[in-house]
Amino acid sequence: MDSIKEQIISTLKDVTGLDEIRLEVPPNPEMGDFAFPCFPLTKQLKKAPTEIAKDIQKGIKIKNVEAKVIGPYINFFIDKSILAEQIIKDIEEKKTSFGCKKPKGEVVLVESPGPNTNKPLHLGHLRNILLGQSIARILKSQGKDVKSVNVVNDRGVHICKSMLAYKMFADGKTPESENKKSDHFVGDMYVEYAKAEKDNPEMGKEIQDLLVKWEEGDKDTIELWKKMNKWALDGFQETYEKLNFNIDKEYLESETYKHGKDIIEKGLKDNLFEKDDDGNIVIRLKDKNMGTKVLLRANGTSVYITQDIYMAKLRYDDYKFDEMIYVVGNEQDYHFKVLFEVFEKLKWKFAGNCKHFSYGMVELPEGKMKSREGTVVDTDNLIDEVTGLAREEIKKRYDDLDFDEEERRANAIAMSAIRFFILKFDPVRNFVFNPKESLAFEGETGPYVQYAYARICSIFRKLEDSEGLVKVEDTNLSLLDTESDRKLLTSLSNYPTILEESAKNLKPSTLCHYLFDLASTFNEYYRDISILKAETKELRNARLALLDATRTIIKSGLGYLGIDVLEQM
RNA sequence: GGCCCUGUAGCUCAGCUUGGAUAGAGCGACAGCCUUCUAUACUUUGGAGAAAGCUGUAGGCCGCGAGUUCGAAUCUCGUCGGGGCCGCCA
Repeated sequence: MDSIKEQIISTLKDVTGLDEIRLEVPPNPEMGDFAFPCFPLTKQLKKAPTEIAKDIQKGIKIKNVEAKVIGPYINFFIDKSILAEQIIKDIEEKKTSFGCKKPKGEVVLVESPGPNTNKPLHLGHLRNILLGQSIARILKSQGKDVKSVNVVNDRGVHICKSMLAYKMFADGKTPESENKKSDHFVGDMYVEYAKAEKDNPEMGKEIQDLLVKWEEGDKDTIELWKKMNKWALDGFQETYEKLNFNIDKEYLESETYKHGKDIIEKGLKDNLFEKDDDGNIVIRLKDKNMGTKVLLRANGTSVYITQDIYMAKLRYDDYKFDEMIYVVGNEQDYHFKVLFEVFEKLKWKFAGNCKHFSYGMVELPEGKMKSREGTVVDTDNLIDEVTGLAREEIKKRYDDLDFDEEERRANAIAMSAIRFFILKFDPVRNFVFNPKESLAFEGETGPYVQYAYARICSIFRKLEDSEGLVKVEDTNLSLLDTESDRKLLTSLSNYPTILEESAKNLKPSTLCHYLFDLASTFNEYYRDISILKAETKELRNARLALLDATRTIIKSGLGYLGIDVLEQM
């Protein structure tokens, strides 16, 4: 396919004398595979674009390609059998790694999701995890060596709140005694605190005292902190496992929060930073419209960005990464702009290779989620709820499935619905999570794409005389010459480009939309073309080869989104 | 006050990086299709009826106003609406 495209381009270069040719894909398949618009030539040739098109067309002769003039465009039609031949064989050979690039040894770190250990993971974290996880997979397909890192905010005021509430109200209860998932238990304490503080504002003072005790290493306080942190982290781990999320390395804030001072102080000596009137060390970025930001307090204690500066260096020492991607919500846009400016000032090697993968907030129909008030959609509950709905759907269709199989399917379908729903939005957008409307299994959803896969599998199951099947290289793929065939083939051939774009723009949503489109193209094919009842066995085999390639791509694409396929739904 | 994101069908969103041929989906509404490779299934030729399926119809000054261009949803400037950020909080 590419080689033919390149032939077209080089021929056009010769004929037009232009250095660069940009081919377009026509709006509908009847107009060919590629098109060359003649508008840009009107000025220099002083002729109407339709005239120019006719002149150029005369000079074009490419094997297996027909050039037609349609108005101001030259449209190229690639011989269908060539198209089918190239794509299907390529997919057959590479399987789900079709579209992947060779590893180049470039190391990319993806940081996600950075939880606080005072409450369970909510919908915002879920979006973070799913985005981070799928972009990591997509980048791997482009040959990057991706490592997943996490930073755990396991110290500070927020943790002390859960701790204080535990001391005051828990009365010896534990997650085990209450039969509660351990991170939820900790989260409940946090909500308890917020409730209590409303009536007793003086509790704020106690929090500060507790924080000081913690920093001084008070034995009881540290013990409680360790206990509650473990509850939180164990709970997170359980959720990560449900999401099939593996972290290569976790950095704990409690171990790093005191570092970074020396870097800032050295920067001050080197005149990269300066002192403000109060004695704080700051970076001034007025020239970049970013104002002034404190990097180290006058009393020598660190602020959040101090830790982030240190953390970056630590990670660079650990991984010597070529690129670092921070998956963090868009409320931190400013923070990261400043952070990267600091890297530049320090002239760190990786300064230009850090990206903030910024994403929008998830809101509820009633407004923003607030964990203090308990108005959050919890990740674990959401997964359970959707799995329940999926189970109902399965029960409607089958009443004789054994329990394990039913669970396996319900789980795969539920996760596909959740993942696809969250990932199909452009990451920069905020979206409103409306439970009733969001958890559908029809339309532009994960299950719709899964269903296309299952339908193809069903055809192969019904194939009784499989001995009539031949290997792809012995299949006469030139028989795939209908409009339906072409549409499906074109869609398949676009897959590598989609992966590339998805990776370049950090947009799993591009892949979602493509997969929906591919599944929909297949469903049209399924309606219009009968496969098992094809006129000849040869034709049947060719169509089967096409569908096999289609299901391979669906499986591959869903894989990057973290969605499992099912042979039967 | 400064900065960032965003405004496309009743609702939810693609498309904008790289300007081009009638602006695309999903949901919802209305009208249909098919029984095949999918669940159930009564009956007299026939009919009923089923989809994580398909088709059609209605629905758009692409927020508004200028500019650049042969050509703007796409680029530039302005303007209005929505969200966010600019703490010695993390």
